Amino acid sequence: MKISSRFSIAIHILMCIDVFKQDYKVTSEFIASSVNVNPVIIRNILGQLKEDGIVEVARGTGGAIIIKDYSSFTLLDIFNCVDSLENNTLFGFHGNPNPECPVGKNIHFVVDGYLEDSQKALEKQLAKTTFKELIEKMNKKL
Amino acid sequence: MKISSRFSIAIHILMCIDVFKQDYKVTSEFIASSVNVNPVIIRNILGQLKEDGIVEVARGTGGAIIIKDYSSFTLLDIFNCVDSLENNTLFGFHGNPNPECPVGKNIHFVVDGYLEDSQKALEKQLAKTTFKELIEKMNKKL
DNA sequence: CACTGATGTAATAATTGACATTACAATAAA
DNA sequence: TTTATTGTAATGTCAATTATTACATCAGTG
Repeated sequence: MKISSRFSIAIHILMCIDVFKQDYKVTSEFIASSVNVNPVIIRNILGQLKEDGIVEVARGTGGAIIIKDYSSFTLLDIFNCVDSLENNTLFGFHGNPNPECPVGKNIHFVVDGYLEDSQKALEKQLAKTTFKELIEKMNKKL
Repeated sequence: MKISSRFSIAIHILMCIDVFKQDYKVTSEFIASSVNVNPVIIRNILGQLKEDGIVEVARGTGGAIIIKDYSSFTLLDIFNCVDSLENNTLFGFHGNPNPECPVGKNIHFVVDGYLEDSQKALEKQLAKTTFKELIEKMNKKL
């Protein structure tokens, strides 16, 4: 089991937009050839990034730009933006524990809090890295 | 996307074994009726818990017991035991970023470390809760 | 104003993984 | 030998992910 690659693709998209913004019109086709997936995938994810006010996409004329300040959003924002989780819940849980059984009746009460804490630890760490940091690391490498 | 319910089922199984150990022979069928899934699912997960030395399962005669000290294993051990993740990697990554593109070529270098750190934060939190704690919380509730 | 190159989105298919279920050989005690 | 149970293979079903085709919509340009 894995978190969908929509997340890594979203990161890749944003980096492409920034890196090539001077020299190219960064279209879904252009990005798709760097990510190596179908342009429609890129358009869908760009659509979500747009809904969250991270990018602006030029309909008709084409091309995308980042409109949010680079230090004001993090990996967590990107992660949440592309709906990486259903119901914002990381851990799946078997559907119908038997309520006639003392364990089945109370398993959620006992376990849920620990799972939530663990998910929060993940989110907290994701929130530590701003997009600015990512871009700086990329630029240093280039 | 969610982490498989195998994890929550494994926790449920272990709690059943402990709670009913005095009064019943805790078979896969017995556990299955509390978890509300097919007994074969229980047997498979019990098999993994056995491989990791957490339980012992009596073949032929039937029934499972916990053989590992309750304070010596944590939610993380259970999580890893049931192969909740493929390749021990939480985050999926799109398969073939274009190596001709500067972004595609370096995206892994830039991003991987942050994703690993986030996964580690999750694991660290899971490792904080021992099975002993879980059982105590359950017993208090009963 | 028609043309061109994009985006937005729906529809469909292919692939994969999760979970359920049936079946049965192997086992261990009574 | 009988009985209850485990271990495991085989099969089926369902949902989610990703890929792909198609096309209406849009916004500049000649």
